[in-house]
Amino acid sequence: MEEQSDATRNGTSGPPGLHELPHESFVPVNGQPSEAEQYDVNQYERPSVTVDVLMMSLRQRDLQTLLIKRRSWPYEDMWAIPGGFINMNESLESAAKRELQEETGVQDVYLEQLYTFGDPGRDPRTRVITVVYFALLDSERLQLRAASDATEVGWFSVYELPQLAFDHQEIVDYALNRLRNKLEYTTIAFNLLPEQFTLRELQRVYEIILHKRLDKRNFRKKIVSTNILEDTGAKKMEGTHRPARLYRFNPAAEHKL
Amino acid sequence: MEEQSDATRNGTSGPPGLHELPHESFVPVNGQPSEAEQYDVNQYERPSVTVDVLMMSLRQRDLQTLLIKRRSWPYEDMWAIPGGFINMNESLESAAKRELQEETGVQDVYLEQLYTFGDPGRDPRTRVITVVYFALLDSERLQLRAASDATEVGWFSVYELPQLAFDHQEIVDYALNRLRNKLEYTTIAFNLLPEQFTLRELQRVYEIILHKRLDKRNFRKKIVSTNILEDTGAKKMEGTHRPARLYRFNPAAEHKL
DNA sequence: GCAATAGTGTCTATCAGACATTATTCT
DNA sequence: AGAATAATGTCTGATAGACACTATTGC
Repeated sequence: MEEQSDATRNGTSGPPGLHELPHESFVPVNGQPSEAEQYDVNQYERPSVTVDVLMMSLRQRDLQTLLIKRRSWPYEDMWAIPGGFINMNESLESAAKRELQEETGVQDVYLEQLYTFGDPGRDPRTRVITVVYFALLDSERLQLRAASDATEVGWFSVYELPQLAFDHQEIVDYALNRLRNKLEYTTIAFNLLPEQFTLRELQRVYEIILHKRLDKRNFRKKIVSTNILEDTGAKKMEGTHRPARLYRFNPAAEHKL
Repeated sequence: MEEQSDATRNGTSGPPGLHELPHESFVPVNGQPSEAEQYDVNQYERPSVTVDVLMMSLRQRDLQTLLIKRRSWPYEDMWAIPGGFINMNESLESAAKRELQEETGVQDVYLEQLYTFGDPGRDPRTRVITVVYFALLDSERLQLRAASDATEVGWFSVYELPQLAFDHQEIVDYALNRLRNKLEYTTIAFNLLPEQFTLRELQRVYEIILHKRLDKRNFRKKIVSTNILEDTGAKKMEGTHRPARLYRFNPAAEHKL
């Protein structure tokens, strides 16, 4: 931290503060033309910016995340969270959606910005700052596209991950934490279920993510009391036992958990 | 979003995914030397990355934030959140600390990453992605450095801000939201108070941030029950009335609110 | 009738919120 | 005595968690 302060005081090694830059310091890209342009912002070294997308879904009664296998240095043959460079004309969220689309073919899923990781040294090739997004996919729609790409991809239990490249384990930990917290006070869980589901299935979502057993009666009481569920009238029969009611999430009833 | 997908399919306009790049694609900066380096990552256009720091403090019984006045296009003469380019060898957090130090001379304050803003048009000069940090300063230490810099800086009530440059109003809104939420379930509020404080002062912090009156008895009951306060034995006498006990925050008692 | 899961209610402890009076200091 | 703020407790309604039995289906 002290080195950086020095670098800043030294006018030649670091750029001045952006918001203090005089008018002439920039070549406007899509703004009005400026009077003088003696100063090119490109003379400064810039980090690379990537957008990674941590996708999570419930598969085989497990919370799983999609990883891709690296085929080159660094971290050759290790698994990593999918991501890519940001294009100059797309928003961060668009880049995340693009990545999501490329890897899974799925659109319109739950997506939120998770955190930005940018330690120098996290990528040995060059300075890479990664804005990480976090997506939740419902298991049903996901079945469609199994293995499609040339690159090796796979779904892994977040509880039994292989060794991950870069600081990606830290990212998964961060995401899992966020997911668990949001589970308690938002309706985020519904993004992991198909449109219709039983209360038992919803409970299972909570149990898998929180990684603990929940009491059936208390759980149902709590969910039902919020009025966020709509009885579809339909029932789901599987196995040799009493069929379960199918519900649908009603986002209109914005009664928080 | 659709344009970006096109751009991606068009091999010449966008870079390949970072994590899929073959080994030879990079000039290692501080890694092992690679066998072949026909590919220079610098050929791709890169966004600028800045780190902005939204500083908040309690001043004059008000929640205020530090802004600097812009002196050039764009948004000339408007107020903005302080920030600057990131140096290639410093972490995001180090950059935020550097900015904090430059603007206020203060160190060791509460600092957390808030969010990353990166819409393509948010700065008309060039593509700028800003990682925003959020700092809380205690009012007492802050008195020391009043007006020091050449650039015009000022503290403004978050509730009566002037028109802000760029998307900075959105950033303030986001920060205020985060602060309010964290107030309820963390001990973040103590960062806005000096080492010793009265319960009334603590209550005032909550009232100012939540922007509503709180019941004195309920507030004290709740705080005291968490055991996060330590009675210093000292009292604070001001005005012609009964003096108030001075407390100190005890971080050891990690009893969440 | 057996296996298997769906569906349901009560009691208790804890917490949040409404609410008014006494205590201490200075002038 | 009066002004000003500190300090304190009770009641009530809501919520969370522990806990066990009946209902429906297929075989």
